[in-house]
Amino acid sequence: MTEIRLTNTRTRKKEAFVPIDPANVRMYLCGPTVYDRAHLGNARPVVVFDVLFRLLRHVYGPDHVTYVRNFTDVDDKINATALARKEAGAPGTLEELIRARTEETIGWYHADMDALGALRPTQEPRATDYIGAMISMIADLVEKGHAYARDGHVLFRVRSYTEYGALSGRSVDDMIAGARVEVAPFKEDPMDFVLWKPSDADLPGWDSPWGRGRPGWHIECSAMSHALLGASFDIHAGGIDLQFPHHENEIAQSCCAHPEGQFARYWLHNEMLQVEGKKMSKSLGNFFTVRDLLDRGIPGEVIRFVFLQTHYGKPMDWTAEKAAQAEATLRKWRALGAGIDPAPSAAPEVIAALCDDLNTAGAIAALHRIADPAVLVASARLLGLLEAGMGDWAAAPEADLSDLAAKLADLRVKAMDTKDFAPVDALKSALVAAGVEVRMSKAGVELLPGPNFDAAKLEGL
RNA sequence: GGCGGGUUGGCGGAGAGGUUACGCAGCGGAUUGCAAAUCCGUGUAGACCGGUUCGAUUCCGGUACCCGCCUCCA
Repeated sequence: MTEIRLTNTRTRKKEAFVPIDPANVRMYLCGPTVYDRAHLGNARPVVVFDVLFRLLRHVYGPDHVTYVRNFTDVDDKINATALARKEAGAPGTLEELIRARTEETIGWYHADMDALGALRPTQEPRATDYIGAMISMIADLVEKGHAYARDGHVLFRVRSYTEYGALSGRSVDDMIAGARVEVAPFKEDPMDFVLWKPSDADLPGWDSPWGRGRPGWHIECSAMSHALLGASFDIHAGGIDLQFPHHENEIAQSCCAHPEGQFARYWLHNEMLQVEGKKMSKSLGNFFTVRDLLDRGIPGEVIRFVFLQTHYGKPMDWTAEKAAQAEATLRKWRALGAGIDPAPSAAPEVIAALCDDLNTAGAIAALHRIADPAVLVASARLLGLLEAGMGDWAAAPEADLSDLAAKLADLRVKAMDTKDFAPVDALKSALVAAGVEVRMSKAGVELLPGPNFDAAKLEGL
């Protein structure tokens, strides 16, 4: 059995990956809050852990991996959008408008992530479908003394979980010293976080033992991962910015509610995507969406390639230059592999690189060294590149240039005699300006439409 | 203030305690009427200062700078 090694944030070490049950390897990735188009930063964990999903399927078999990625469809930004639509006169109840907004956003998300070549997870639970499970879990935490109700809120009692802070390497006292926590009168301790909060008439809400309200953000991942993957599962992944407080809180909730389980055994965190050296973030306002790039003509496969050129554990700067280089490389490889059946298996160097903590940059380096196109295609596909369904963008434009080729050849033959090459060069320049690649050799003239081919510029030649 | 990550040749970016990373660009050559494409060849890299070692860019310690988390965020 191929050994996969992964950097486990929980232990801060690169460890051999040993699944609880090789017949059902289980992975959970924190998914998007569906209030708007996914920005480019949202796409990094999707692509990175898609490669992990593919690798796990390769090693354990396609039917032996369960990959869960949630949709957070309870969120104040969604509520705000729906409320704004309602106030603008949109028909339907607030709940219906919220549903419509999240349905719309999920559709966008799927389209955008599909364009990046990400496989759909095995399951994509929506938070609103698990409210009952969350309420039960919260009630259980209250029962066990790990949570308390105050004024319609339910709060997790951080001091009741001695391991709190282990994942992110901080202590409760240090964090309080940092004094960046929301102080609220109903909290026993400033670090306590919300499991349930009351909803007024303008907000979506569900009936609960604590009145009509809605869940806090962290509880959904604990409830859904437990429902779909059990009290112990293999991998929990997400962006490094979720390490604290989101994942810390998930661990606290899950381990206190299900002390019989271990929750997630391997924690994987990807570093942030940057743009011009800064993190892409909503508060900085420097973010753009995946759709923005796709609309600008940058193929999803190119975005994917750029992502995978940097190890997931390092910050990655998005630049136009990288995209251009990636596009050139992919064009070359696609031309090389056109019409070729992939080899039965990927190159061992590529598999070895991926098994070494998902070294996608190393894997791409190995791809450059593969001489056999069939092996190249098979190996690239393990990374989700050179897939059959993604390559239309790289196909040469259809054009019949045989008349022009004949004309150029004729001019050239004449020029050989007269030694006046000006007419040949004039036609050649015009062709190049129209995006045609001109190849002249002793054997003859060949014209190939290139990436920037523009048939309109050929008129009159 | 607390916690964490980073710093490699013109650019991007890996691995390995001692031998060419790789890609792109550049340069030289083959080829071409000239080019393009292709092929061949080509790099004075490892932030700084110490330490361990026969030997460190690779391990350890410190310094500087950059970045992230601690607040919605992937």
